[in-house]
Amino acid sequence: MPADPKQRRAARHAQPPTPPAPKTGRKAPITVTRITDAALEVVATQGYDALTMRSVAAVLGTGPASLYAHVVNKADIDELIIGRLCTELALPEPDPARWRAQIHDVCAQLRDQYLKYPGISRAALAMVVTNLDVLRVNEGMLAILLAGGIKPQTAAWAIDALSLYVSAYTLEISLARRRNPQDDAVAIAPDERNELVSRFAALPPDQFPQTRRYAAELTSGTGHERFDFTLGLILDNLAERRSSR
Amino acid sequence: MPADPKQRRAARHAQPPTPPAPKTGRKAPITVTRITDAALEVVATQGYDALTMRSVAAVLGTGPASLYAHVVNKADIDELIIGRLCTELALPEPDPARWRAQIHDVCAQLRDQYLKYPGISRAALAMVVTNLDVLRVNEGMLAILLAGGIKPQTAAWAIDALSLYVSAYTLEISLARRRNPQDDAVAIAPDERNELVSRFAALPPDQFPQTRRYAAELTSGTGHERFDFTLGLILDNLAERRSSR
DNA sequence: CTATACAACGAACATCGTTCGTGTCAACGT
DNA sequence: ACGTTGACACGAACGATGTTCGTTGTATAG
Repeated sequence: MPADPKQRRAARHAQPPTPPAPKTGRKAPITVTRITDAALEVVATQGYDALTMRSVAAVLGTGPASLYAHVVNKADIDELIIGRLCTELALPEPDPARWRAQIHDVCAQLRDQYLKYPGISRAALAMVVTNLDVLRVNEGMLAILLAGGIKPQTAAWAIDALSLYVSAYTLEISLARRRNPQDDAVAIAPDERNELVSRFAALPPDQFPQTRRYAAELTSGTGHERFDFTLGLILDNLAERRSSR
Repeated sequence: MPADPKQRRAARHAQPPTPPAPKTGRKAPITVTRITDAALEVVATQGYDALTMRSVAAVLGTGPASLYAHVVNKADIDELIIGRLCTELALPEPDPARWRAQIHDVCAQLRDQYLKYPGISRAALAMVVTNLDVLRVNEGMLAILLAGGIKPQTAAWAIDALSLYVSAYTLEISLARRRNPQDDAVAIAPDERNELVSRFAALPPDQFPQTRRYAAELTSGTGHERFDFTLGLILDNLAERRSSR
């Protein structure tokens, strides 16, 4: 057990991290696991902006300095919570006949996890892709696409595109929800949509003819229609290129 | 001329902002334009993380408090610089025969603007879409897609997907560059790629067979190959759906 | 010439991430 | 059985951030 937390992080990046002996020390010692739990609790209840060293420490009933014995950075905490999120994902056994549905399902799981923790995708976008748990998800998606007969290069780039889109999409939704916290709906809140439409309608007609005309389309997208649409765009085309080239 | 900067922002959101009388006040008064220039200079030279109220004020040779007479927030400055970036984009006259190339070109312009100001896409991802200059770009892209015969609903959602992807892609590249600042290459730095490949190779073979086998593909993508690939995925499929449905 | 309005500023506040030095308690060696 | 050791936890503090308050200077209106 290295005392240096940097070595701990390096160890976490390496092989299976030896599910670290949950021996119940007499009175609640601070562990990396408890820090991760506390951080996720903060994000789930107050959003990612409220995730500070102090708020995490407060959940654990201590001060911020106590965390630095187990964690290098705040960035380290970000990595921990994203890793935990990825752990929760269920990766299916690749089925060549159902690769499209399987990939969509994994992306939807990731999307819902991100949405459960508002704003957390900002951490995902800023993270290094070397985390083991994240790599596990990438491996799972790669396996699905390869089983579907997609060329390795295409599959690799498609996974990158999908990951980026899921993060950006959920970030956008989380921001919109923060503006109208009362709606837990998935898409744009009705009143916010009305405000948007009226603002579009108030634009100068000579400069914004199309935006005015199609304000309804621009603000539409109930449920995850927009999400499904974009995933469909990408996946359909992967299928196209499966045999050709 | 309202004294309240909030009213100024509201005014900026409204009609053509009356190219605001560049009368050269005798000795360099602080204006919104100069603040925007200073902010962009800071981001271009030191990156988005260095964009603070104090750094902007320092470029203007004053203290942070002086900015709040012209600007509501730091978020307001973010909005200003993103708006300025969008102003620089050249929107072509829609040509039904070349809609695909035209959209690709606009996205590439946006990408290069974002890359000129490292990390600035974080501001773009966190921004409201009500800014006039941003709406102008949206209008331009919408016009191109509609001229290409694409269904309005499809066009609207595709623009959303494209914008999100460009922001996320450039953010990822900016972060990678900050890790290896000496390379101004567009893709993954050679040494970083080697490090990535070797790290992939060191993964446990039973859990990461595909990642190990296709490490080369996963880390490939010189130039903007990855970018062009994803845009192609989306655009090709738009063409598909142009006539059908 | 005086009064008024407003841009500009210095100082300060609250909060953030992070570090330093000290305490404190359990396990170990002799 | 006792003293030592060492890792862990913590309080206090530092620098930096966004933002606000009250004052100062100056240019224009009366």
